[in-house]
Amino acid sequence: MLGKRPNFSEYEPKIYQFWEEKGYFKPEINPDGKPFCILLPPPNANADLHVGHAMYVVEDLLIRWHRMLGDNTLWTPGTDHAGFETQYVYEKKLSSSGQSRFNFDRETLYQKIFEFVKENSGIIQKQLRRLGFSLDWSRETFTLDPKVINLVYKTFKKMHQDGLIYRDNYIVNYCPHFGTTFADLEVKYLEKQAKLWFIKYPLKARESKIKDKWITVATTRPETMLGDTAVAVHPDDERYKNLVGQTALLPLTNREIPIIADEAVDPEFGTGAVKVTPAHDPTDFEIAKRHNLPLIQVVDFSGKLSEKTGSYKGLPVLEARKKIVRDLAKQDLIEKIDKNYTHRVLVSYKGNYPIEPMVMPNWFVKTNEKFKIRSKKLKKLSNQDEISLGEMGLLAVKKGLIKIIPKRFEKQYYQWMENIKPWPISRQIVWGIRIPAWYNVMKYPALQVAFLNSKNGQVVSGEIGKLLNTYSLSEIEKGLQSLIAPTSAEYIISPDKPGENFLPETDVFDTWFSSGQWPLATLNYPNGEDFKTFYPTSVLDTMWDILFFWVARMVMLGLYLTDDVPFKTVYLHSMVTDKKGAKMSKSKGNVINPLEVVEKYGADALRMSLLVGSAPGNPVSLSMEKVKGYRNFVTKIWNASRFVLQHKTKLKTTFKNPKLETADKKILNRLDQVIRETTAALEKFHFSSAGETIYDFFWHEFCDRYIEQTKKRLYGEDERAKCQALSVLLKVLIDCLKLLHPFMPFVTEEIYQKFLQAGLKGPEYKEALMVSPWPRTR
RNA sequence: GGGUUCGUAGCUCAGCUGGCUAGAGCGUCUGGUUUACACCCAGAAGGUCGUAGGUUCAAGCCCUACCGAACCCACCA
Repeated sequence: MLGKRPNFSEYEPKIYQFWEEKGYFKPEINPDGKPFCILLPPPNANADLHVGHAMYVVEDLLIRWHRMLGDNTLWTPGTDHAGFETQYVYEKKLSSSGQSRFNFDRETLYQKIFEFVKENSGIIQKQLRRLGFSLDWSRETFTLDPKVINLVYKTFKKMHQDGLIYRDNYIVNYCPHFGTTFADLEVKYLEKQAKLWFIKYPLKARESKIKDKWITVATTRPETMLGDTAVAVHPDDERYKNLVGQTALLPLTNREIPIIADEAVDPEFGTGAVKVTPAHDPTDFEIAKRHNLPLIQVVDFSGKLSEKTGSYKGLPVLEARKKIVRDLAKQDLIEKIDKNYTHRVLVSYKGNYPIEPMVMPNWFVKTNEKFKIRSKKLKKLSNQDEISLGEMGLLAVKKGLIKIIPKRFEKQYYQWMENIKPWPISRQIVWGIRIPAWYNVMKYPALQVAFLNSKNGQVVSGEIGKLLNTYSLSEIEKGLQSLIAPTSAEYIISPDKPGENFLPETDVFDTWFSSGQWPLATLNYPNGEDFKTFYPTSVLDTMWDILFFWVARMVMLGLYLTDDVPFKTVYLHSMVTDKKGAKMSKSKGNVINPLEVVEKYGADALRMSLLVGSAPGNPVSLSMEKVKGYRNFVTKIWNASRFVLQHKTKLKTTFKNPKLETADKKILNRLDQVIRETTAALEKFHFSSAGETIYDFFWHEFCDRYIEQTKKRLYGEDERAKCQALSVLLKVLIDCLKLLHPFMPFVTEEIYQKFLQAGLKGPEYKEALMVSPWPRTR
């Protein structure tokens, strides 16, 4: 017999265990059905789940529904190594014990982070189970599993053979504090009061027509001027038209630099003339590319002035700034200083450390250059013989192979794909999949390496050719921390060391390069049974913030490798916000921990709260009041079921084909309507309205009205009438439990099991609600 | 600067290709209820759908402008 209130904290874990032991999460449960597959976006393995992860309930909803429809259904779990994010979290742990990553060689550090991440993954698993997610745990994948690494290596090799991989010097967001580069996503701007210096660059007088003695540039970073290789003005700027093509003399060095015209210059700002420092400014880097200007690195990787700066060498950036300004002032080359200038300083998103733009060798994928198409399928898609990765991704959505919900995100997707730039895929960190390239140290004695000397624990760095006089190659290789090879250096691509005199590339792949192959890796491309059965997958569900970084990459890499899209529908679920619609963040203190909610109100209530009132691409606000409301609904379901069960057990005899009263007919008709409406809404991905429809019907029609209507008969003496009412009650109740099951799997299953125990029998009743067929209309 | 979204009851939001008297939850108010459930039931109040125009037989929904809010992308020497 059921108690007055559902004891969810007792039955929820118990029910989950029951399902798992029965093997219901595996596709083998309906092997003959048509395939339906979703891959859970792998959560970062470096932290517990937050309430946003609970939004993956839309996937469980779809999966459970399709399983009940009889589909061959697969939902795979996994975790992501999350490159820099994880290394950052781990380094914070290290620093709390007075250590840093420089205390370890790569291998040791990697192992330590690996252990940390494995521990966390276990917590994540428990959390996902607690939410009731019907994931096939036997297929769990981690993005650093050997099968993923192997695939990534193969893909890299294939892309290299197709000419899609290259190395180039590229201006990156380098953080001297962390000693690594950051992606544009990983840096942010901070507003700061700064000075704007107006510096006079003397002109080299050649033509008598030109009266000006100098050209004045405005800058916030005078210390980088030693790396200037031009002065630029806007091509339409009348003030400087006669100076374009002339030569200026760089103060302090008297180096000759050209005056050029470039669209990137804003004539409104400062003097309309800008110093061009290609090695330390992204815009200038682009200008330099367009005008073929040389690069001079004046700040080194430790944040000090380099050997190319003469007497300023070795000075930290801020000190160098002071000295240079002083020296300029002595020569009367400072026109004025704007002291109240507000500008935005680039800092790392973790820790707010200043970013120093630097030019470094990096690995790239050519996303915007065409290559030859081999597959007929792709030729048909594009109507051409050559295509770029970006175009492939664009066409897949434009031609309807992939549908994005909500549709407005398709426009954003197009914009991004149409403006796609080469994709830098290398990161200077340890935590990740190492780029499988090797350099011959005998051929390139100038390779820059840093390694941990195991004898004294000190880091030694320098050119490999010189270091080899003191240390053995194996010693260096063992303690290797970083290696920088010039872009001209030849390399061999191989997972294993190709010969005796080789040192490995130390950069690792951008996380998105490996997670971009997630559908292939999890399904065991190219020969796995899962791949053959489930690729392309049915739905990819994620939040909209990683549409470009992840979804677009999966589309491109999926098409490139398999000639087919990795999924047919992209559903962009809600961002979970607080009661007032504000983003949740630790600093605001409005973060909701999903497990706390589950403890207090049950997983079913949380699930329903996230599903109802949410629309794709829109935020969903979550409050305890809302969850409480759905906890009340769980109780309502419980008590309605308790009522039906009580009367069922009291019934002494049964009658075949009882006659129906008007109320019975009415509720059965409404049930049919509700089944149709709910199903139609689910087909259209309208989860909220599906949930509301069934909620409303169950509570206000079935409970408030129909159950009351049956009381006369149930408390009367006529056994036949009792039986009649009860058969309808049972029919409506069980169908409602089925309709509700994808939303609230625990309470519905628990009740169903109680009915089975109380003697519910018949060929239509399966051993679990979870594997019962979806209700059909009469 | 380019783009997107939102503005509907006191609060949080639904309202899908325009079509019955604009809905829900929470909150408020009135009343009820001993036998499924107070985590309940019956009922009520509360809306010129941001503003102003336009299209239409018909507009919360489509178009234009404006006001207010949020977000994304780019740039800020």
